[in-house]
Amino acid sequence: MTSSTATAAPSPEVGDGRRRILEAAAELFQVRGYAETSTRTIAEAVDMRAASIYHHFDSKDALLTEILAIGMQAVTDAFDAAELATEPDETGAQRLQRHVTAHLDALFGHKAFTAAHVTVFPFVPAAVRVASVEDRDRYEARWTDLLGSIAPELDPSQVRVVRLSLFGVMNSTLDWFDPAAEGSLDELANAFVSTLWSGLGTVGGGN
Amino acid sequence: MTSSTATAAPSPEVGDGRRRILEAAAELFQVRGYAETSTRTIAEAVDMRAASIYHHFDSKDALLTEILAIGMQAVTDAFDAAELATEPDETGAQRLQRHVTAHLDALFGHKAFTAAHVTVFPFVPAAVRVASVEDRDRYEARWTDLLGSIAPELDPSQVRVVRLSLFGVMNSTLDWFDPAAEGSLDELANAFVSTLWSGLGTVGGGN
DNA sequence: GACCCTACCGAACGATCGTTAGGCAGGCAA
DNA sequence: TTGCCTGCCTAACGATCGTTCGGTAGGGTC
Repeated sequence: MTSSTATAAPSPEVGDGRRRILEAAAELFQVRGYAETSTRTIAEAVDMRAASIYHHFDSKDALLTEILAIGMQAVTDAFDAAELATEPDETGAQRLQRHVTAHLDALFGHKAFTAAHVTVFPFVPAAVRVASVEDRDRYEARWTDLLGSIAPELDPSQVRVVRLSLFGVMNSTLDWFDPAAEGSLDELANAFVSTLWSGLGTVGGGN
Repeated sequence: MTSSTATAAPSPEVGDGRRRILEAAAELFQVRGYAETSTRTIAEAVDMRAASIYHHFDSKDALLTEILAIGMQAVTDAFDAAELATEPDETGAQRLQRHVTAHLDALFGHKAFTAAHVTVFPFVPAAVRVASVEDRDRYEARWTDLLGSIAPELDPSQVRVVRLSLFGVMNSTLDWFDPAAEGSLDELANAFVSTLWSGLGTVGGGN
């Protein structure tokens, strides 16, 4: 209809189809699961046919692999940005809270892509898993270093328990926290870190 | 070969096939996922053919429904047993730790059945989900009452956050804790509760 | 021996899956 | 005008899925 070249194009832009497939597939994988989502269902969500997906991706597995990579990129970038914002005189709790906030922001800011790592990752084909495990190991190592740095009194096995427990809490929020309805992620991060640091006994009475 | 009637039967006992299918299916669902596990794979694990499963269960969905019910029964029974062990002069932290231990004991004691609720539940067919949601709601209500009872200074929305966070930590242990290699679940429960109550700052220094 | 019940099997059904082959429309370059 | 490239299509392939049908072997009961 409108065909002026100066205004933003209302029709599909170049490379738009590929991005739309990625987002629709990530959303469907998160809600229904990987094996439960067919290529025809993905295509239907973007008003295409299943065969068209194969113009943009080699296979359904390759599509999932890219979705997982995008999710890891989001949390990794968020971690690095939080690290750069470190100030010399801040406390360990402050630094930890900035990273928890960054992780939660990345989780919910790219929810479909990050949630794929939490929900469907255990069941993805082995070939897809090995393609993502390197990214995941790198991210875990960042947290291991961080926690060891701000809590040097913990031995490595304790750091591991704290890290995995913290991941358990943070990642579980994808299932039950709604940033639009329940408040800011920063407040949630503050609740997590202050509880982890000082305990419910003091937090519950103080707030 | 051996056909004596007095000794324990080396051949399959009555009702044995059904139980073996349940356990094999639960294990496969946990490791591979529900949609990724075919009835033929389940049958192979118990040295049968796929058709034989339908002698014991109406459908693959019915098999999953029963597995989920067994898992919920395990954690519910554990909760009730822990509740009965309440002593009049114990602290809130002691009572909480007994329930955390009970939950972890049930999780790992019937791992394949309880893990199904954590890993495959989000993706199970809607009909199966509604069959389990009542059991799950009842168990959640038990924990809501418990936490509200031992931390009366928290308002309902805070209780909800604490409950869901605690579930996030406890259920995540299925992915990374190995009771056989890493120590007792009681110690893990103690670490969780003491951290939740008093914070890492005191725990880390004291231990 | 006749009968039945439990536990299992072989074979097949229709549906759905991921994927491929080949074609067509439109935009852009020469 | 010709030719190519991008983006999407229809149609179909073989594989695998959950499930059903019609059996059969064996043990217990009368």
